[in-house]
Amino acid sequence: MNNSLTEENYLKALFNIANKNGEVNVAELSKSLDIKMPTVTSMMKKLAKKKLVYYESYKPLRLTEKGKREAGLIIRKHRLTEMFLVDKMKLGWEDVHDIAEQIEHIKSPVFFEKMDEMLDYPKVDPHGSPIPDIDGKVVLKDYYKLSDCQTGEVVTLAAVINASSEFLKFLNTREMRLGLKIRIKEFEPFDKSIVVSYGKRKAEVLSSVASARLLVERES
Amino acid sequence: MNNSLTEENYLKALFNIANKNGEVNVAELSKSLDIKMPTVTSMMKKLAKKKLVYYESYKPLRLTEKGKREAGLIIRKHRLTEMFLVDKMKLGWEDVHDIAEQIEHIKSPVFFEKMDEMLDYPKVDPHGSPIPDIDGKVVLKDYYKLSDCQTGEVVTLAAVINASSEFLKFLNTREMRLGLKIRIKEFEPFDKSIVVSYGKRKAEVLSSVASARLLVERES
DNA sequence: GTATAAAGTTAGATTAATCTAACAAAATTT
DNA sequence: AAATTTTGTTAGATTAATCTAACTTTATAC
Repeated sequence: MNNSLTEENYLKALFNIANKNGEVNVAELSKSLDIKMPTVTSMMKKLAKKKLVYYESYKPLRLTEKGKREAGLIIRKHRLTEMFLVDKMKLGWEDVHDIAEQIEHIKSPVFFEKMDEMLDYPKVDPHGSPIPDIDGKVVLKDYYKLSDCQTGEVVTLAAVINASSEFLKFLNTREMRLGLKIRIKEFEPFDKSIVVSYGKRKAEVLSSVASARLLVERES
Repeated sequence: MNNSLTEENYLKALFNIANKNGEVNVAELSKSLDIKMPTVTSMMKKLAKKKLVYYESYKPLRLTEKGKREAGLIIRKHRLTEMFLVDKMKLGWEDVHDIAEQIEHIKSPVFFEKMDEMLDYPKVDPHGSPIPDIDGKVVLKDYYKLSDCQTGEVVTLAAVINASSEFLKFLNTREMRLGLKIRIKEFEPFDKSIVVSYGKRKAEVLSSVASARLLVERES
């Protein structure tokens, strides 16, 4: 639990990329961090010595339990910070990522405990991503992609996948926020775009690219 | 204005040590940063290339105007952060230095502007040190050391010199805070200790070591 | 005013994190 | 299954920031 800023960034990336089986390629990591493959390989050997990742030549990378915990705690700090910046400091949800990216490396348990307390122990960040608990564990909710829902369904916007600043600004101009109730009015088979209504907007068109990045909760 | 974390720490130390004439020795800097002299020398050459310090072999070090500005802006971020941590996050004035030491390096103008706004543009930090303005300029008030005041005087506690956690805890247990009105009741020539009264405390003894670290405002 | 001490510099080594070039293994294509 | 592409590794160089050892300059003491 005393890793360099650089090591923390590798852990975080491993945690974030880890798909289904939790396996990650050197190439993926390299691309995601914008660091050349040989550098990634040598860092993996280093993290393996610290028992944070399992590393074997030519095999996929995997975080150890220790690695998962430490990565989870960094992401916890990142997401708590994003929530703090939006809720307490009134920054836009499209502006908080880069700041949180820096503050997540602050070493000070009290500081983040205080944040957590002031926010009344939030479970998700401003983009709907779950905040790992104090042991670094994440509970994943089973949301659906809006693009996978059926015509006629009424759903609630719960999270944004790959919440880039550009996409969030796109949502802002359409007055879309988390918690919003959305009715699916039409589905266009040709390009898989959909027409939805919500709030005062009666017929908003969303491309498949956009709707595949919106996660929703179906009516209970 | 794009310096490494390390460079920022040198600039800050130079700014803080700079006494009367603004000159600083390599030895002082070395001691203050706990970095050996040869390392300091080579960093000074580097900062000189960046036009942040004037450097000539065997001569005292001096910040350039550019160096002063950039150092002032880092200290501005440090002190704004301390104020934010105390005022908005309810941390004790003895606990904020180490956190601010990390947050001062965050690159995000908006973040600090927001802090400044939320705090209603404070002029001093929780220890009474002035917060440099947006151009990195500091206005020094002419405070007096409590140890230099006369018996009978009534003064207001305005700032703490060298606000270490230990000293601040010492003040906490004696219920001393900034803004406190203090009457000097006695002066002991032998050890230069003084007896003061304030609030409900009628006769508190302060050693010369303590009273020399308290800065006060005299009655106007 | 010489001797000693303190302050400062130079030279060269070390560590962390990165890179490029060249090679090796695994996966994919034909 | 051989050829090609993609993926991964090794070897060696580079940069920033640090160190120690040895030397030089400036300041202080007697």
